[in-house]
Amino acid sequence: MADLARELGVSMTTISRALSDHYSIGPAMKQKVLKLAKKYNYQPNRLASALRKGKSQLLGIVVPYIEGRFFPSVVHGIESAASKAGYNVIICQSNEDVAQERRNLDILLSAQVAGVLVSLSRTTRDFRHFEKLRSRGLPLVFFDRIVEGDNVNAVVLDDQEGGYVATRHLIEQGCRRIAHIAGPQHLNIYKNRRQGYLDALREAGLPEDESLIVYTDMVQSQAVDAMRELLAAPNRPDGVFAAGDYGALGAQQEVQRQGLRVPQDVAIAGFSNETFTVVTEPSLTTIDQRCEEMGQAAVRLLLELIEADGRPFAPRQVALRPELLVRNSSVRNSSVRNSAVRHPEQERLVEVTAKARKLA
Amino acid sequence: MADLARELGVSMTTISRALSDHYSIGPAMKQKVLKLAKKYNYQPNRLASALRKGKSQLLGIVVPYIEGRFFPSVVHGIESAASKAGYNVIICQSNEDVAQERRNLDILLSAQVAGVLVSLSRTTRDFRHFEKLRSRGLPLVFFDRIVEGDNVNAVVLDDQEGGYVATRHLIEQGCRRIAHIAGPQHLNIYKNRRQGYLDALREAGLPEDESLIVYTDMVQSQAVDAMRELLAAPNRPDGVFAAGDYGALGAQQEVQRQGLRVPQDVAIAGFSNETFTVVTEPSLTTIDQRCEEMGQAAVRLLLELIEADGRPFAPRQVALRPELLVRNSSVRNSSVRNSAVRHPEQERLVEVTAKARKLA
DNA sequence: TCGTTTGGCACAATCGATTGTGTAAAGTAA
DNA sequence: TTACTTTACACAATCGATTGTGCCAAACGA
Repeated sequence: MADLARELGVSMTTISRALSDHYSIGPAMKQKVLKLAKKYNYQPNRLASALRKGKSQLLGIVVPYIEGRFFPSVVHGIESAASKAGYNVIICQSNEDVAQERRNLDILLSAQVAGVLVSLSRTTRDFRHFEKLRSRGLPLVFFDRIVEGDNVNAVVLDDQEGGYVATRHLIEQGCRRIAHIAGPQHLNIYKNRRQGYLDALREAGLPEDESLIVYTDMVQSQAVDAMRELLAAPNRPDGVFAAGDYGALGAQQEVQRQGLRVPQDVAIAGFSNETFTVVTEPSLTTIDQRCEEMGQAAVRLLLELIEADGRPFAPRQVALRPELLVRNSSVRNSSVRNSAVRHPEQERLVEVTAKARKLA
Repeated sequence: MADLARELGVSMTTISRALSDHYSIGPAMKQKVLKLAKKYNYQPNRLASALRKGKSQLLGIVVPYIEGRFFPSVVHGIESAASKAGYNVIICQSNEDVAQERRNLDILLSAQVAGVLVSLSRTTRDFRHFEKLRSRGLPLVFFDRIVEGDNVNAVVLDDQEGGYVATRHLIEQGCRRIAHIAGPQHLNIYKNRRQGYLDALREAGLPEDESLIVYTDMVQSQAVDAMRELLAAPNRPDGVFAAGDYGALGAQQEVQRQGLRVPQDVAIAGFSNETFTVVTEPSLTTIDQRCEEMGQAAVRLLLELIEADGRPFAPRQVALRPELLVRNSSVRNSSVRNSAVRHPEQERLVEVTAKARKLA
């Protein structure tokens, strides 16, 4: 900047204001400055700018890890949305460790980020370290693994809706005895998916039969066992909603091993849209978790908070509507089949209602 | 810092030097400062520090995208290694677009990162934008998708070795007619995997038969077609090395559809260790790409460059040794089977030789 | 022509930490 | 006691950009 100022015989003030389009600089001077800046390929020093202004163009992300299908996709969504808004992201992994999570927050604080996006580590039971952010007025948004309560800003998937939609789909395909391969019920996501399943049964007037629900850790092998158990029962199910794709996969493999056909004898739906669900034979019907949209929604919320700049802001919880991906493992009447077409109305966010708040 | 200085009745100089363990500060004073800093929960402002010192504790990453199996894992490795060394990472996606890649570099420059890790976008043919980094003395390391030449620092997987190891494994399992489902040969990775395949054949004294090589875009459907073609030939193969797991998957499905057994009739090996390779029936033998190690190796190299601090540094290319994961799709004699046990010697980096340099 | 407005720009302080240089006090040797 | 070294700390400049305030001159109205 000093060079530019010297060359044009003006002060650095003028340069700075010309570049930031300040009203007190004449258009002629602005042109000259801009041209010279381009010529010299001037790169503003963001550090200096952020130091002086007290706000950087950086957002902090704290995730348990960057692996698997879910978090990378969310991060992808976050980075895209942030970058569009002129922000960059600095990523931290907590490795499912509260202590590391705390350290990450400190680091982000000292990096003077403009806001923080957090998905909680599995071991986080105490949330005091987030108060530090709050006390410094640093905007904070949780996603997926969130702090419960309605005084936080958060974005989650509406798992209950997901369980409901998947189950209703099976019902529409003619299933009347629908089993549920459930996950650990101390985890909200699995509890909610199960509730959605029950909702759909009730709505259709089908009986809620606990013998049709098998609880697993949602790994393939346990699902195989669960399915074997279900098929051994006198009145075997004609449909299965698994609360996770690994569950659905195990179920499908066992069904086929016993010589039954999917979906004709047993229709199957999973949850999560794991990569492998498109390569199985038949491909698995599943629920997409809108990972990217979750990231984008979280960034939108965070940017609102940043723009509010400390002014009172009513905390908001957003629940994303999951998307049913109908594939071959569940389609009996070959009528409707949307492979991956997204309905426009599913793109919008669902503002939290009493039901969605329960999720949080 | 000013608060601490006031409370202790010393200058900020003393505070700063006490915190950074400067020799000219007495141990007594250091203790006092440290204690007070802890008490007030003092967080240094990294921006100010970086501004003054001219170097931040940030590393920049530019990847085509953060999705799929590969890049997230590499990023995972990068973040872990960087964080251990006291650095944080700021992530940018080029979306396979050179213009975006250029913009990302500019942003990282203006963020005053200490170094940059890059995996090229697919559309990058012109590498002048990297010269800008060089001219500013900013350390730069490429990984996976790298700039060719021996005047760059880069970390890659030894794809040729991977092709060789996979093929040799099939030979050891008794295969004598081994087909190759190849990928687009204008991409180095596929070219090298094919070369490794040929190397293994030659070493074993098996004929190189072009009719056993089918070129595809490495998608499942084309692999199915390729396999059908191979099986229709008068002298069908008894083993298949696919240059990608989607190819292996398609091949396996077609083999099974024709009533043949995997691995007894046709043994199969893939490449990439995609998530689904463990859930297929049988599970797929494949080559792991050492994603995490690649990230770690890249960071190590970058840190060396940073520490060299402008002093002459001989550019180095590192080739990681791929790891063969033997699974059920290829094991005929049930003798050896290492599911995922890593041999210690595979952990080390292989410094580039003439062969590996060809890769780059 | 005089007074007033306003457009266009410079001065200088500031953000928070770092560092070369200066200096007083304490310690050491002769 | 004198001369010299070492220890321990303060002063003040600095990194690069931003911004409140102040000033000059041209333009304007009467």
